[in-house]
Amino acid sequence: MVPRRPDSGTTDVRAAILGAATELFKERGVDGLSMRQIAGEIGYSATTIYLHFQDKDALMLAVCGAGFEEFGATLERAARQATSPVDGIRAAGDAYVTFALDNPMLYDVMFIRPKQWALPAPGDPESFRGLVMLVEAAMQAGQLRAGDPEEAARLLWAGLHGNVSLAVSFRGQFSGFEPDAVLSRARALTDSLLASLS
Amino acid sequence: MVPRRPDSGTTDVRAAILGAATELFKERGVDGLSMRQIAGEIGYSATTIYLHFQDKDALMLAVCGAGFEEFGATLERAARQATSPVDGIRAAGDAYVTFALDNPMLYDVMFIRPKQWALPAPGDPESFRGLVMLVEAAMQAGQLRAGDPEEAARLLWAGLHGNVSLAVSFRGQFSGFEPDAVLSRARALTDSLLASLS
DNA sequence: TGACACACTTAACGGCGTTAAGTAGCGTCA
DNA sequence: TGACGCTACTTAACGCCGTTAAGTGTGTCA
Repeated sequence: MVPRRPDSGTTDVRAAILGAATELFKERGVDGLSMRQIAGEIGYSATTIYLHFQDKDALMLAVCGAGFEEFGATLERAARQATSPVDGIRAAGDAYVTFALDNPMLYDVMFIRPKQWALPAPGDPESFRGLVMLVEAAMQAGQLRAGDPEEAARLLWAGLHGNVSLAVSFRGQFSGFEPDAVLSRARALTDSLLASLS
Repeated sequence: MVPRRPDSGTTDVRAAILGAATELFKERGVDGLSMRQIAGEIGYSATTIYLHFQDKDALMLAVCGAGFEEFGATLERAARQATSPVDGIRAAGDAYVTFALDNPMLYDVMFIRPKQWALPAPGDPESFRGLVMLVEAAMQAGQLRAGDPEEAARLLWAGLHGNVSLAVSFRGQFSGFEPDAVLSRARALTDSLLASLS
């Protein structure tokens, strides 16, 4: 009852590994999946993976890399489509929450239990720079009171992250953290902070 | 060079295990410590632990139990010593942040990657009830606008948790999350939320 | 003296990530 | 044709992990 290998010809084993690993990652997260499981899923032995990836970290980075970039791009797009810096902050906040709730395992490795291998990704410091720049723009446009844009960005980020991370970490175990509730709470938090920063 | 056992007489092996486990837990966290390490630390074999604790989860609960209770008691004390419900919210918030930063591994198992075994502890839903009651009191005293006290409590909690959990998860890797900065940011967040709730 | 219980040990199981060594099949070239 | 070597894969193994089963030595009590 061993699963068959994807039909051959120009079979790309690397792609098969990535596919199986991605599926398992989305279901179980980085600590809930093993090299032997991934390999078994596509009918290879675990050591075959090491012919294509240096180690589990490298494989996980390959699995998450596209997601990291998509995350950054989603935030950027949301901010760019807005009609003012403060609107951009709100739009990016919405996108942040939505993306995190849609990709909980990805959010987990980026921000909840950040992994070494996930740090070179655009998820972490780079997206934060984007938020800082939005805040700076809002200050220059007079929409927010002049002040330390980094600190203001940290306030906004902390608000979003707290809300989202509780939702992700306690999925289904804690009432009041259903996706809709989380999104509207994030908006309330952001509004409150923007009000006190303006 | 095997470590000596604690001197005998009425040696309490259980206490020795708990001591070693607690020390390792504080340093390395729950996933960074092994049954063999704990046992080695006090000169016993790993299986001896199973004569005193059912499994690793039970041992970890025993290690953290006192901390869970201390956490709840600290919040309660802070709130009780305040002179008004809103002051109580602020004081409990300060206590929450300080306790979390002082006990990062404990905070980790309670709220960042909540473990099954940590749920029966007072850390999680019970402390939240306390916050809800504070908010209710503040609403009845007219310090906060009437509304859903649970949702207001979730807002406040999310703000605190976001700030604290980023500090704990990214310890030293991210600037702006030094203890002092985290505490003052938590106050700013709480103030902002209280303002928008009043 | 012998039976039993207690406190502890070693050996082992199946899992993990990872490395070393082996093997089957193929293309090439004498 | 047959020996070589390369490629792609395998099995075996290492040292970890949590956990269980079985063995061992010592003290007590009849």
